[in-house]
Amino acid sequence: MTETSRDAKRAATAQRILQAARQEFASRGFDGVTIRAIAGIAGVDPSLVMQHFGSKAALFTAAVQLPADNAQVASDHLLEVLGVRLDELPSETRALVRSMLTVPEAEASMREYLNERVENLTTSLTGEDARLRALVTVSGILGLTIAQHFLKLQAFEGASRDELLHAMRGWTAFLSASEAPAPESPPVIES
Amino acid sequence: MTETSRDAKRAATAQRILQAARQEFASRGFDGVTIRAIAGIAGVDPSLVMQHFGSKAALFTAAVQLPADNAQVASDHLLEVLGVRLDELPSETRALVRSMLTVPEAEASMREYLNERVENLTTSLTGEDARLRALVTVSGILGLTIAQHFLKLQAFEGASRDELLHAMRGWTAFLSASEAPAPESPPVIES
DNA sequence: ACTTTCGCTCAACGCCTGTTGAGTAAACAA
DNA sequence: TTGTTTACTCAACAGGCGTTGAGCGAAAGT
Repeated sequence: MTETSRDAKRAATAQRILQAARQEFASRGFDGVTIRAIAGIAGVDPSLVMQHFGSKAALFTAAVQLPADNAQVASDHLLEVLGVRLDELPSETRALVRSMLTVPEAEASMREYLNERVENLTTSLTGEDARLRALVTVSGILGLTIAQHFLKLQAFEGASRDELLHAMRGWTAFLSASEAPAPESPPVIES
Repeated sequence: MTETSRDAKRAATAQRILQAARQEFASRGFDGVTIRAIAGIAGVDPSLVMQHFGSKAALFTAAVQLPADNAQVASDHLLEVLGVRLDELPSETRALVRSMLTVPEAEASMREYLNERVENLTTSLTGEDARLRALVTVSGILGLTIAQHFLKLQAFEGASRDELLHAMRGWTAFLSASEAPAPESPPVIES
């Protein structure tokens, strides 16, 4: 850091900006973030951010780009293979998910990603309605991710990692059967 | 509409503004919407919006207030009792969900709502991990709602209402069993 | 050493935003 | 018909935003 070439220093500054951008986009969303705030965190003038990334939208695109080894979460456990993350999400992912309901580009990116996951999972399943069961599964994982990492629902507190995995394991059981036994009279639900 | 008292006309205008606000908030989110745009749709001056609702934030709060009979979706079907909506969502709901990841007030409102649903469902379930299974279920419904109505995942296209309900029925089967049979070797999933 | 390159800061522009206060014309009360 | 209330419009302000272009000082090239 003390003895670097000019190019290296510039690249390091770009990384500092990118990291600040990810942090801000992840916790406040695209519209809630100002270039001035990002520059402030990176310890840099706002105009430098433009010189590096061209525009706020381009910076967002760069900040949201997932590392290629994202799908390489090595694990023999079904849920983790499906992409369930019980630990903290990487900031790129948090930034993308945070803005997926309000920024068209993020929405498109998320749709593309999830469509691909549905198709991938479909080819691994058997049965007539494999695609729909894959859809339900992928959607469910999305819901769990949002409920845990963004809405922080109360029921997640105090639940150990193992307890969560155990509860979810039952949930994915129906994946193996093309026709899960639906109870004639559904479980007791009132009003 | 032709012969109304002054108060009635004012109330009607307020409703027109509120409806325009819901429509805009539902499709663009809080930050993406301007008071001028809402006023334009309602055919009214922007300042009148302020006179009626006080501020943009207050207008959003009013626009997002769910009708009290929201939970009264009468149906003997488990999934619909759980809140699954296969038809179009009411614009109040769309507006609230749309902003729940970017607007702290919407996030809090959504968290409160879902926390309540989890607790309600928990009391209707049996078994040790009832609360966690309720959590997984409610989260799953949230994910389905987002995937269908906001991200519009491809797999939803061409799927009939009955097919969807059938696929989801298997998904909720584990609700009745406190311990769902987890396959010793999980279903074939590659990489 | 002298010149060029360039990473970075400074100051500012133009635009759009939420919000405000004064003014107008029509509905009401007398 | 008079005077008052009021639903609504008009014009504007203050602030924050993304973005730009000129300039500075240090490193790189020769």
